[in-house]
Amino acid sequence: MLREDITEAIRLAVLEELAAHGYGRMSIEAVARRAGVGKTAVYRRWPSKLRLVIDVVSAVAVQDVAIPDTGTLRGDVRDLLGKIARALRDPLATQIVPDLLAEAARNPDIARTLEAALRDTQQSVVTEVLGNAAARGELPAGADADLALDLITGPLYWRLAVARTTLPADYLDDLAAATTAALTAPRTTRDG
Amino acid sequence: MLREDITEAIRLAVLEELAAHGYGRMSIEAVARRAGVGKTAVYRRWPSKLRLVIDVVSAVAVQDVAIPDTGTLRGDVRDLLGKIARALRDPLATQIVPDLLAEAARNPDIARTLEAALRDTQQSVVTEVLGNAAARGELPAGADADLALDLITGPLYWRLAVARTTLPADYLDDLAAATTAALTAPRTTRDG
DNA sequence: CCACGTCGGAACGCAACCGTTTCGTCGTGG
DNA sequence: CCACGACGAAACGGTTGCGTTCCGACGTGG
Repeated sequence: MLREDITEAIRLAVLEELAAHGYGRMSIEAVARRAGVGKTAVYRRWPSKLRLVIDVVSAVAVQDVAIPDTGTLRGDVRDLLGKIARALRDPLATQIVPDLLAEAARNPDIARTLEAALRDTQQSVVTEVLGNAAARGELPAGADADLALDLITGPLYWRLAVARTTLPADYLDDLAAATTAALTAPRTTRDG
Repeated sequence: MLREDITEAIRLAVLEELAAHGYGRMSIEAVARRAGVGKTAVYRRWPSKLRLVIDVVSAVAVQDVAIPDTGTLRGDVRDLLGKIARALRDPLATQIVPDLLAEAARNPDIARTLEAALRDTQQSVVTEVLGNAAARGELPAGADADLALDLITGPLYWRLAVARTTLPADYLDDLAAATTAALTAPRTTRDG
């Protein structure tokens, strides 16, 4: 029977090593060292660094997002932005996510894991929020959920994970207003 | 006299190694191997991997962006989005940029280099475009250039460098329309 | 109470890379 | 035409990590 406390210590050590050195430089030896555990304990559980990381990341990322229902599109968008900002402000996430995304460009297994963890959950939430707005008449039906996700997630991700600057007061409110305007803007020629 | 053709071969090899393996896994030995060059030739030019990468990236990134002047805010935004999309579609850039951004979270030197290369040049362009729009009366004066940059760059970066999905036809047009709406949206309570 | 399996620790042989040094070759500037 | 310096190649000793194996200690389930 594998000891669960040790498994958990290894999982935590993996996250810390990922944040500190990135996937490329992360070594099993360093993970075991940080967890205060023999290398044997790690290899007894996972066959490779890739499987180890995929398992740990999957375990962390399964938190599903509650669908906001504030009664207005702008309120829902503001709610989503707040949740995304909180998630991206977690120091561990801010270090690890960009690193794994970069690694995903080379590694289909990691790409698939992140695809499932990041995009799919968000996609359904956005679709729901757009649907509610359409039902209230705030949006024409059949809005582009892919574009909407880009509009909602992109600016905040850029700001917090890429540029890494702090958020001024009212930033999220301003961004929610701007994003809502973007979502309600009429499409271009082809279907209008 | 250092031979310039060899310097150039090393620079190219660095970009290719960065794309293939990332900064963390990139080794001087592999760079020299790929360039068909002795390790000595590399160490004669740069003292460390960090300096090497910073020099190479700086050299590549100095391309300054022409400021669009189409006569409308939406036209200018569309023009910028096209340029950003073209830059982000370059396979080398798409592999290297996210990787270096992740590394920048751990390495102040790289962070500073990218800050100068990416954000500063874009910042001035956005400020100019907003100024022109304000002069035409399309925008209230004193718009938030930081927020504007996030709105313009974020969704495309998310789409092309993070989610890495292809762009549907008319995507850039739709995005330009949405982004323009976002830029012209009124701010929130504090100054309105 | 005993046997099994996990534990940490240490060592294995192997590979990659570090940054430096030495060597003989080549080509170019003075 | 000659000396200087950059060139590629090879080897240096040292470090780190790989994945595996063996060990004695511990503790828990049967």
